[in-house]
Amino acid sequence: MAVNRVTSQDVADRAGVSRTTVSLVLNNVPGIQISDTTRQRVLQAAEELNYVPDAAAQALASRQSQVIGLVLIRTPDQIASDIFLTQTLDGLIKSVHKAGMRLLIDIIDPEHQEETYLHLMRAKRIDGIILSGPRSNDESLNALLDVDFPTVLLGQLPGSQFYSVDVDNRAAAHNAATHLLNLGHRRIACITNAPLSYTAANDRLSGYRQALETAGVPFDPPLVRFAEFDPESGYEQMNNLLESGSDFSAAFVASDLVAYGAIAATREHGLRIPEDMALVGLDDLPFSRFISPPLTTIRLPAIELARIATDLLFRLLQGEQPEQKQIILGTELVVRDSCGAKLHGYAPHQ
Amino acid sequence: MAVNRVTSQDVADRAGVSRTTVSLVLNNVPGIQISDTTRQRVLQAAEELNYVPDAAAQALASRQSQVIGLVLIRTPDQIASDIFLTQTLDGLIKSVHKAGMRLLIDIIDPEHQEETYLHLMRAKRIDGIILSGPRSNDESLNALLDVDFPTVLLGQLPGSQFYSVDVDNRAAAHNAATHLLNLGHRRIACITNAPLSYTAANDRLSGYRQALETAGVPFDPPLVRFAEFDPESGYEQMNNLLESGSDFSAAFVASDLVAYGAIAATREHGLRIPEDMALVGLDDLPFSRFISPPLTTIRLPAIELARIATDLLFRLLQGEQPEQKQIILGTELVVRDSCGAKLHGYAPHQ
DNA sequence: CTATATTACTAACACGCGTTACTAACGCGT
DNA sequence: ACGCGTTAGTAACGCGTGTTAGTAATATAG
Repeated sequence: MAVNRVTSQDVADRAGVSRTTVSLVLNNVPGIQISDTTRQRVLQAAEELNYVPDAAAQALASRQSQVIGLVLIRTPDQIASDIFLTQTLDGLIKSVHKAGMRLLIDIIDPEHQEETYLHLMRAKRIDGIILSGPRSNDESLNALLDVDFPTVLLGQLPGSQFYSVDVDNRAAAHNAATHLLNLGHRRIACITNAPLSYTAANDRLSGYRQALETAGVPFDPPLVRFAEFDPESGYEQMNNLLESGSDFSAAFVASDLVAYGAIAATREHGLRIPEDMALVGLDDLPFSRFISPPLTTIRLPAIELARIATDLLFRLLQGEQPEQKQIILGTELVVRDSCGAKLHGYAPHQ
Repeated sequence: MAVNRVTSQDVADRAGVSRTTVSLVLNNVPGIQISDTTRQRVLQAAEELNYVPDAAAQALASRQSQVIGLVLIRTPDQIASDIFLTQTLDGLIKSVHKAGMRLLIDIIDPEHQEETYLHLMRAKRIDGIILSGPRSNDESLNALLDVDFPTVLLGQLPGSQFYSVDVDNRAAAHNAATHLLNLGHRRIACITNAPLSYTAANDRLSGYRQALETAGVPFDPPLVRFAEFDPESGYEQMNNLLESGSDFSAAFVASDLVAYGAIAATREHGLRIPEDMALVGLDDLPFSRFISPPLTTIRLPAIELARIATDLLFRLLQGEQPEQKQIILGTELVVRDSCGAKLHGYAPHQ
């Protein structure tokens, strides 16, 4: 029973109607009158034949692919340990399913072929796009704006006309650093989550600086190091920091993943966490509460972020034009053991 | 310059040839003679107009969507912390890109709507499918076999006719348990990675049993607990185990992620790792070497797995019929600190 | 110089569906 | 009987491409 091409014509034949009628019934075209009996006959015929419309033909005729694209702009190394991605995917797929659409995923290396997503658009393979990790120096982005292609950024592009959804990175970092300041620390190092060309990294660093400033603590550039997404880089940068001879009693690490590496490095230097070195991360990855010591961090609403982005995109697809272009979600401090707050009897929660 | 539908007709007009010629040139149809000058003319026209073929029209005409589907059969809870997924994705997308194709991703809940992937197939939205986490009680799978749809399983389905790529779970677990046995442990608990309805979980448990048997150590059912993919469940099961009063000095945890939770629970019971409790995981996730203590585990070639699966699928798509239907990849013990080997001066490596 | 093969292309159909414009039948009031 | 609105349905075109069968021009063979 292999090659069993069931077309709408087959359904029409079986129901004794025209192909047009089949299309009208199955698509539930509004404002069209079809008698209930034939309607039922068509539905039953389709059911019996196990009819599934050809996606390509539908797309060609209707000019809608019913697919949205998730484009991740990452270097290959980042992707393998990007748990944030799985959370995004989780939220995304649920929303996409709810809308009866599909998700095409693509990962592109920022160094090469920056325009693959333009291809997806031009080939009309996707109806809309969710772009994660947009870079400000990516000129292909303008092409999206030019043709008014439904686009939602996951992340920010300051000053651009794109719709975007992001967390308040600055506030999150500010929160983390302030927490350490409140615990009495004055020499607080900072390890970024990524190079500063990433706006998120930049914002987090600036939130950290701002917190110091507010507290009247001088910003000391040698206490800042730049990691690159993964634990390895965190491990290196913390080693680097500890061996630099700088004096500091705490560190804000702008990514949980990077913090894992930093913790390992700190341990290897014979320092106890939090007694000798207080640490605060940022992300609240699913395992951050299980590592040792449980990591104090800032929780990002990852899944919600994806949900909101998708829902926003769907509104764009339906022709709406939401006036709020940039949506910024709040974050939340999660106090665990790595910051030492519990030792001081401060915020003895969770 | 918004709606700029560039069709092959436009290219043909500009190059002064027929649409057919354009198609022949652009698709590099073999065995067809086109003079070099017109060929260049067509290519240049296409370039100048920035022509990108309509994917839907191509798919309709050629009966190939140039898209392969990655279908993950998971419960929603699993997905958010599934780092293995990101590694899979990494390997997958690279291979897919190399073949000039795209990847459609879908996550389906094993409880509901098991047949969404059949929809993808019937709608001809995808040319082939990579199915991760196949369940033996999924009857929809037969439909794939019936129509001979290009399919590769990521995981195993014993006794089925599917092409599949998997790691040798039994051997991996055997290896892990044997390592603990060699270190002198005789009372070794086991926390599975998942319920036994998952063949991988079943295989791992049986590898563990087999290792005990080989060593002449009796299998003690009360020492076995069943986790469910995430650290939370590992935390619970280890607590459960420790509070059961059972006597054991080591545990094989059949998933690194689950092991993270188990470590936390062990710590909270005031036990030192590895001195009071030796632990070995399985997966070698990217951060397992950074947690504390660095986790001794079994490395699975995740990215390679995905690569091989994709390459196998491409061979199927090209009509080949590789005779080896089941590919099993080997694993490797990675000795770190959690097992205590280094304390004993055993395998003082890495 | 004619018959045939080769080269370089094109006309026309097919893919399966959405959709517009149109028709046939019917009811209803006058 | 006629006109008119409404209901129920259909014929036919278009979406943009791949591909087969065919043609005109040129080269080759006899």
